[in-house]
Amino acid sequence: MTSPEIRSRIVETADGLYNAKGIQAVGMDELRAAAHVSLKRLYQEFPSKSSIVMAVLERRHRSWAAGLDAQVRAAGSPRARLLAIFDYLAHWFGEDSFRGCGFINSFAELGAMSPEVAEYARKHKESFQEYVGDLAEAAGAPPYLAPQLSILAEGAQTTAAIAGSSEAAGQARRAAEVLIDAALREGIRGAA
Amino acid sequence: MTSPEIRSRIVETADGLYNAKGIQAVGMDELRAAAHVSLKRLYQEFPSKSSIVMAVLERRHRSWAAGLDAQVRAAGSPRARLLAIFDYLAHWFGEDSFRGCGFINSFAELGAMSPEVAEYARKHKESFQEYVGDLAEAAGAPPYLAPQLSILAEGAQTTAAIAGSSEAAGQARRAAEVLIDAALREGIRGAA
DNA sequence: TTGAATTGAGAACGAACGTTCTCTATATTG
DNA sequence: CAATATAGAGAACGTTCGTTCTCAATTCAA
Repeated sequence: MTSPEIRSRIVETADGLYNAKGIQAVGMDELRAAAHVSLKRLYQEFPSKSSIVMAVLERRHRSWAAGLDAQVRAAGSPRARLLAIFDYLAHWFGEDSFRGCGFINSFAELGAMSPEVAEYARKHKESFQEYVGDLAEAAGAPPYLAPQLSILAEGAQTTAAIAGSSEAAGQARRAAEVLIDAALREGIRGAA
Repeated sequence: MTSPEIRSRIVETADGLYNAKGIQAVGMDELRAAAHVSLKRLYQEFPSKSSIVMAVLERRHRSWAAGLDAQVRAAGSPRARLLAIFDYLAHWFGEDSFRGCGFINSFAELGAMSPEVAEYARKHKESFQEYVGDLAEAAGAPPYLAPQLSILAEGAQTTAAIAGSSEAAGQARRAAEVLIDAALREGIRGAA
């Protein structure tokens, strides 16, 4: 078993445990057992728990962005691409393991004491907002639309997590339709 | 110093510390020192840390709901009342101590392992949604408007917390205007 | 095959936590 | 005033955590 394989098994296992129970609730020994590695090997691959946390955040970011992008690319029109964001959320909220956005959660848990966690959460959200911004621009919408849709998506995530239901995705999607159509009317008027 | 005074000083101090550093990052001894009580007195007033956490959540709920209601009542029209929600958020986000919604944060930190924390967060959000629902109904809007505005408000909270900026309140407010006006047009058409 | 390096299993360490206990000093009450 | 209850200060306890260490087993090189 090569080092990269071990590393990714550790990070994948940590991701699942941290998501299910919270980061602080999962000790190194529990992670060691679940990932089927020795403690020695664990510390050989990662110098500390916080470095595992950062690796988990990076994994989450890549996986989330890739999943979103796949759903968006499958949509036809620029307007449908914007709405595909909320279809992705609906799919995500329906998973049994869904327990809210991992970045919001890690920010809430560690952000106050760990500048690197806070910073990474900020960058993740910023990257999402830029992504939405690109989609909105491609749809010909004015710049104010992107933050509005981003806020809707954020709100759907926390609402679904706390309520334990996925209906927020559909509600946010219908709100997004209204906002998009209003913004496109404005955008077209402004461009004319 | 009577017991209720001591209790509320403990809860108030705990609220501040938990908000600033996270619940798990604040030990009982730190709380004892900050609240200027003896450890004996602390455990005389509260049987455990988790009972203090629940008392803090209750305090947060009351204070948040009262602050929101005051802002809403100051608004004139039903439409302005709905928008006052976002003015309240703007004011809140601007406070130095703002570090996100305490219920989202405690849910993220403890919700997975503590059913009572998860349940209390759920009830707090539910009560907010009902409050928005009452305002929306008074404005003559169809029932789908309330969840849309609630989701916007939730999203503004996490966005402002993670980005460390209060601009999400204004962005959410402008989105709310669009949603409210669209819903009122629909509502009037439906009622006619 | 023999010697050196690496591994796994888990004991051990030091710190921190929530909680309880001890002891002394101060109030309270008859 | 004397006897008793109560308070504060903080030591102590048992656990858990992140991290390191020990040591026997195994792998690999020559």
